[in-house]
Amino acid sequence: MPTLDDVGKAAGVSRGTVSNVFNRPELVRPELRERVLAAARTLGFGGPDPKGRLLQGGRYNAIGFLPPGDYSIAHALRSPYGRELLVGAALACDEAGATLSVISGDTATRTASIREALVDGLVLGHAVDIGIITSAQRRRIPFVIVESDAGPDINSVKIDGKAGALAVVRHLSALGHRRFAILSIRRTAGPPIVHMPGKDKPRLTAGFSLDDERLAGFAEGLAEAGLSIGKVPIVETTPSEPTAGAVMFDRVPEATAIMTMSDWQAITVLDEARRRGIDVPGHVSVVGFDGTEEAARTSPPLTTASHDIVGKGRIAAEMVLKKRKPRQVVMPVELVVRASTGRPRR
Amino acid sequence: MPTLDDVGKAAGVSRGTVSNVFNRPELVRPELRERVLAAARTLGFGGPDPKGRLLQGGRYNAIGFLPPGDYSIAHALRSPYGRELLVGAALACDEAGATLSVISGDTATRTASIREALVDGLVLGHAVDIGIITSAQRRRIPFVIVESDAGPDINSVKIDGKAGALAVVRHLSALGHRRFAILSIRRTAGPPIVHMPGKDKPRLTAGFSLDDERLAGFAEGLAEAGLSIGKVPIVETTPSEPTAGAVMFDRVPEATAIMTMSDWQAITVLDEARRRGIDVPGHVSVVGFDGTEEAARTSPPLTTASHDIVGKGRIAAEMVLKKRKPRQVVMPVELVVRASTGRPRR
DNA sequence: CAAAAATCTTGGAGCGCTCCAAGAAATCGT
DNA sequence: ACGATTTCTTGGAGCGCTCCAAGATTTTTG
Repeated sequence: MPTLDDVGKAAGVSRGTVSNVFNRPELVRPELRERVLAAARTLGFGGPDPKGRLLQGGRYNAIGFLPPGDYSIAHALRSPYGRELLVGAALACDEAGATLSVISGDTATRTASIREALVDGLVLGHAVDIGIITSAQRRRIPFVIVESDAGPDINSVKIDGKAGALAVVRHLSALGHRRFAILSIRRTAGPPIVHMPGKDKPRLTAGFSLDDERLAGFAEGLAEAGLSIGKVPIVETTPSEPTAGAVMFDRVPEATAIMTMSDWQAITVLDEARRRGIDVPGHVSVVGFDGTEEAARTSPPLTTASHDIVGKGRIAAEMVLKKRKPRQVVMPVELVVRASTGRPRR
Repeated sequence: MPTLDDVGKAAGVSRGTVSNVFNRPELVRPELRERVLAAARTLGFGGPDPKGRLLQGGRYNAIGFLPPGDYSIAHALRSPYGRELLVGAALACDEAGATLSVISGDTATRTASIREALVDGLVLGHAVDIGIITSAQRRRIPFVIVESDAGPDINSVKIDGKAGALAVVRHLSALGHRRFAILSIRRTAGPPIVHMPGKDKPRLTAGFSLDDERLAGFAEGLAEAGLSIGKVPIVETTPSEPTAGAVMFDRVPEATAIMTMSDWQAITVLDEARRRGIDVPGHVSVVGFDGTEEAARTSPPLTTASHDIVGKGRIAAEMVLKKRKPRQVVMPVELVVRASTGRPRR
């Protein structure tokens, strides 16, 4: 590969001038510029190698994005939520003229990538692993965590999950529901886990404020209605588990209202209901979470706790792009009532 | 930011030893290693700066991905096709332990990014602009074009679009259809363009082999049925144009079969049909292209010319990741017949 | 026409790291 | 105990580039 020096030699000028030709052409006399360009063309020099510029102290002009979830990049990209979050981050990058690097792979790979990725900052789609956060801190580049408040020293953007969940329960209990079921998120790969009240103590996945917070919101809402979350069956599945609906209907047939942690899960439930000829909301009401496009297009259209996912992704990316002092942003959640919820069957 | 030298000084060893501690720890006596690590911790040194390593001659260990289409990154990510292509590329990167950089923005930005992005190779999601290809060539890194054969010297992966389109027409004409309409792709932003036969000569978007090829396939199939593509109305819309269906039904009400260039377009048509109470396939048959997940979930499920999009993305990424001599890969298309096509109304 | 001003061009000094040959230290063999 | 080995550590060379002060050249001015 020819270098600036080679081109300079060929054109009879110095390295510095060649650099100027490519980076500040207005500084170089047109005639000379042409000569240099011609030499570059002959040598097959396609412009200054970014490597060199970089070392000189430049920025990478890129940020890394770790998709939410720990399963596989395919999951993250196909999930409506993951996709919109990425869209938001990508839009922010576009506006800033930066590149977005998708960092995926297993935890080990991600950790290594965090150490070595050629990025100026990091958007952690979700605080999956404390090791990931530690690595990010060690790297000493700005980063932001989505959907986990990790304290005042760390950038974070999240929604008010508790308020959202609370609104869901209030809506359902105002409709008259008393028999609930919760479809929660299993953070590790594997089949659905069913927690029946009494039988085994619901192992509410700890350490992930996303789940915890929403569960807390559900609990509070249930308490308002004189119910205890301890009596509510909880099924934990990965966000894309296709059998989530089946497990739900098999194990908790008595529920009149199913509350979920994501639209994708709720859509799975709707699909299974259709397959079984179960009427929604006549027989059972279903509520999603996130307010994705997809939720508006199901039949019946999904009632969901909606928030601005794209905006969240964008804010996250912007926090990293223009580094300021750490902030914790909490975004509002709004219940969007559609046709998947109604009065309970009698 | 502390450097290897700083740490070395603090630990009383040389730069080289500190480098070894981080990169080949087995070469350094455990005791010394500990001392160095301790010094690094005190100084807040988080590991060797990738910048330096890079210049030394290393690889970026990343490839760039330019999403298909020229509209916006949001479009590309939300379209089922673009998403699956990205999934394929991302999976290949995961397996190779590489990072995937999404290069988006307008043509100018993309061109600049191609020149400067910190990547070892490039996947061009679609040959939108000849300038993009030129820039990629100038950069002298391996690249591959998706859905455009740019000759024997350039890597490409595409489907056999002509065969796919041909299969679509044959299927429809075997069902008895004689009155067709085509929903083609408008490559620039803007409202749908309607080409009525006779009125204005169909401006078949030239220069984009994707469209051309499929149109050629349609033409051949129509000719087999004794029809001329010159007599078939063609509507060109951007892939995500929401009014595509409406324009189609308004302007070409007589068509009994609508052939499209993507599932996304076909789904739009299906949506509009439902809105208008038009029966599919009773009143009009609709065929998609690509065979995405979404096509299987519509009602009625979509007949579509299907191919392995994820596989295509993966192959593309692999071609760039492990550079060999240029290849041109053509992947098969298979017609998947579902319920959106039937005999024409009488 | 010479001096002052404006415009161009030059090349040294790094940027932080890895590679590697050579030197230092520790271990081994007899 | 001393030379031969083996194991560690060192620091120079250089990766390709940008920055910038200084020097060279051209243009303008009095």
